[in-house]
Amino acid sequence: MSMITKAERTKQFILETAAPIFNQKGISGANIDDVLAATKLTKGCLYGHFEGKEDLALQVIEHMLNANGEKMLLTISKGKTAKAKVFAFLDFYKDPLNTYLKGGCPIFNIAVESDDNFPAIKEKIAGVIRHGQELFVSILNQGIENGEFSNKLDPVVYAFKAVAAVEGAVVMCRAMNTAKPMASLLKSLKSELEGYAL
Amino acid sequence: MSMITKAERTKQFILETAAPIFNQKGISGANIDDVLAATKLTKGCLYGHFEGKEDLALQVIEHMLNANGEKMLLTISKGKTAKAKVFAFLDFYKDPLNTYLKGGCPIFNIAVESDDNFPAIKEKIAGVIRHGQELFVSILNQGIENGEFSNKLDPVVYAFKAVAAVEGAVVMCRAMNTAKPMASLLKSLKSELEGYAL
DNA sequence: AATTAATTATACTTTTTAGTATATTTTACA
DNA sequence: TGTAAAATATACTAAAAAGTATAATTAATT
Repeated sequence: MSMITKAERTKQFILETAAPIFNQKGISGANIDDVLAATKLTKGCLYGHFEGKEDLALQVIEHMLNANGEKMLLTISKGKTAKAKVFAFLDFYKDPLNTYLKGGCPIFNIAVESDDNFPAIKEKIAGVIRHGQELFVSILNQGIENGEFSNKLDPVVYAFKAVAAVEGAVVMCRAMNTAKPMASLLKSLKSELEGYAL
Repeated sequence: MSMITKAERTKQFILETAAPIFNQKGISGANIDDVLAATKLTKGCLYGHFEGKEDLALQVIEHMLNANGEKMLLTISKGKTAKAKVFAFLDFYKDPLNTYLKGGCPIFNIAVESDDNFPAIKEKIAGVIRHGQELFVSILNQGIENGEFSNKLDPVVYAFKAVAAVEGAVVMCRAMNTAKPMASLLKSLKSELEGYAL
């Protein structure tokens, strides 16, 4: 006797199945029939769980962002030192061609599509990015406080640079179909941080 | 009596007017009616110049990429030294909220949408990125050869890092609606390069 | 200036996709 | 095992977007 109802499980299943579709095709590119084909459900069923495409898209995006955040937190939490946490984050997309969610980083994919078209989603993404930056900065600050890093390190600048570079690299690597430049970028970002080690 | 026919001018006008639409809404999101409304032309006219939406999208993208490349080259060519050229490139997107072409960097926008969906366009983008990297690397190499930079500078690594970071920053700044982090990123990337100055 | 070719405007058809209605079957679980 | 919830099948309608046909107009060439 699971506490979770069948309906809830089905809805979750739809969200999980639709996630890679929306991540790869985008909000405008994805369509209901794609989702029906992938889930092998029928319209009646899908519209029983979601009001329409807009509602589905919104909930799929929320689901992707939550899953991404959890996975990221889990990855980072495995690092014991501040440096280890940062390195764990950097390595998150070390293989940009095989992302855990097919189609690359959902944050960036959605950011690019929503910035001119879907203001509500854009706001959500902005929050996710800001929150991630705050987390990154707090990790670096802890590293400074506990003597891992020199106080010459500017956490805000490094956090932004690292995320921008890694995310940019994901897109570039995927377009060029090679993970190679990502490897040297990560090396460079790591040694840049190690330049502030005490 | 201009050497250019009316038809050619009209086609050019369509491409220029459609560019920001495709750059903002994406290939899947943009539609023919948007282009007709913006150009104030009619279907008969548009279909006289393009086979259909696919053909239009392809030519619009080609036009955007060519225009972007020319503008970039012009910007870079204004720098006399290798350092000045690199700085000029870095400053190209210093105001990510007001890009010369509405909607951000077309290379990145198209890259994100095409990587899973439009293999032909993805290939084109890959070529543009590779070509840009080669140019960047050759500028850095010249800087090393003419004694501007130490040979400890790895041109391939720096070129990739700089482009990835700037492009990633464009997306992040646009999502968060602020150009501020871009300013400190550019400062950081510039001082990183100056660390190799002789 | 007349003729022909190029271009444009109007009105239409087709296709695609979203969304609805409802009777029927299946499944969960109390 | 009975009942209510969930899912399916079938058959629609509606809306949006793409694409076509053709008449009218405009521009180029003689």
